[in-house]
Amino acid sequence: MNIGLAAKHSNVNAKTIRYYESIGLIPDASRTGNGYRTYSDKDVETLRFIHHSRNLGFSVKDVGTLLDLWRNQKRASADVKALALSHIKEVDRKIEELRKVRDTLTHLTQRCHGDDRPDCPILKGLAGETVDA
Amino acid sequence: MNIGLAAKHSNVNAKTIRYYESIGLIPDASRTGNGYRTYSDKDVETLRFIHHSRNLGFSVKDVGTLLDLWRNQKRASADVKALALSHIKEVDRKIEELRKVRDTLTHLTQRCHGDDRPDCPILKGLAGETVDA
DNA sequence: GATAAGGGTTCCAGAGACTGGAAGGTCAAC
DNA sequence: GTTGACCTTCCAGTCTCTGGAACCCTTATC
Repeated sequence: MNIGLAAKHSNVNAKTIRYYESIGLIPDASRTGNGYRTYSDKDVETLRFIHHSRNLGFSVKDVGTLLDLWRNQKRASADVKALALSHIKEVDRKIEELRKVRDTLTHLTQRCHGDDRPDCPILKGLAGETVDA
Repeated sequence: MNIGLAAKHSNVNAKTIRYYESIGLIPDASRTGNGYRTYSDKDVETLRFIHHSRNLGFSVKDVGTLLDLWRNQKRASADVKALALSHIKEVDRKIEELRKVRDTLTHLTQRCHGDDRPDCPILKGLAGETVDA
């Protein structure tokens, strides 16, 4: 199948597929006589794997590692698990950070009248002034 | 003061200060005879405002808007609040997304033995297979 | 006076992960 | 034969810095 169909079936943009090829995440696609890239069902499967991995927040580099492990029949599941656990830790860190951000923002906005007066605890907070409860 | 000291006092990297100047987030600094940029305490205050805003996840563009509002004595606090609320919404969206990601990853890793055997529910999950409880 | 350390300056390139656009070739249908 | 939907390549832009090279200025020390 052509790149457009592969894109449709895998939910990976055609442009992105070419990009993945250019950075070596996937091997160069074979070409038909007219120079068009062709993809097999197996290629689409790979693209789907990539799509899922990216959706779960793995970096493209990590996806490369996961692809290697996926293709390697002699892999140890411990290697995969280690990568996943370290990623979970990172996700947790990000969630915690965002939670703090949200709490601060909520605190500030709750104290802001939000009318046509210029007094604004949000700006004061950003400027570094303490905004009391 | 020179850029290094301004950086120290504001917690904004000297390189980043120059970058902010280059994109017009802050006005061009005045220069001493030798061509060095000079900063006043007020400039440092502005940099701190920027630092706090960026820490709370506002985009540089939004920080520009916030700076305008901050400097404008006739602003309406409603404008600031609207920006902040919309940002909170975005942060909430991200937290929710990350929580889903973490749940999926946790589900998969809990089912992975993580030993030297190749069988791995994580890879199966990424490939699209259903991984049952 | 030479030199070294520790500032500062500019400009260019790279990061990550795409995405958009221009300029053009190909193919199937009408 | 022309339209429209594909495909191709290559370059530039997004966003927010950060690193590095090559160079200048100031001050202190030998």
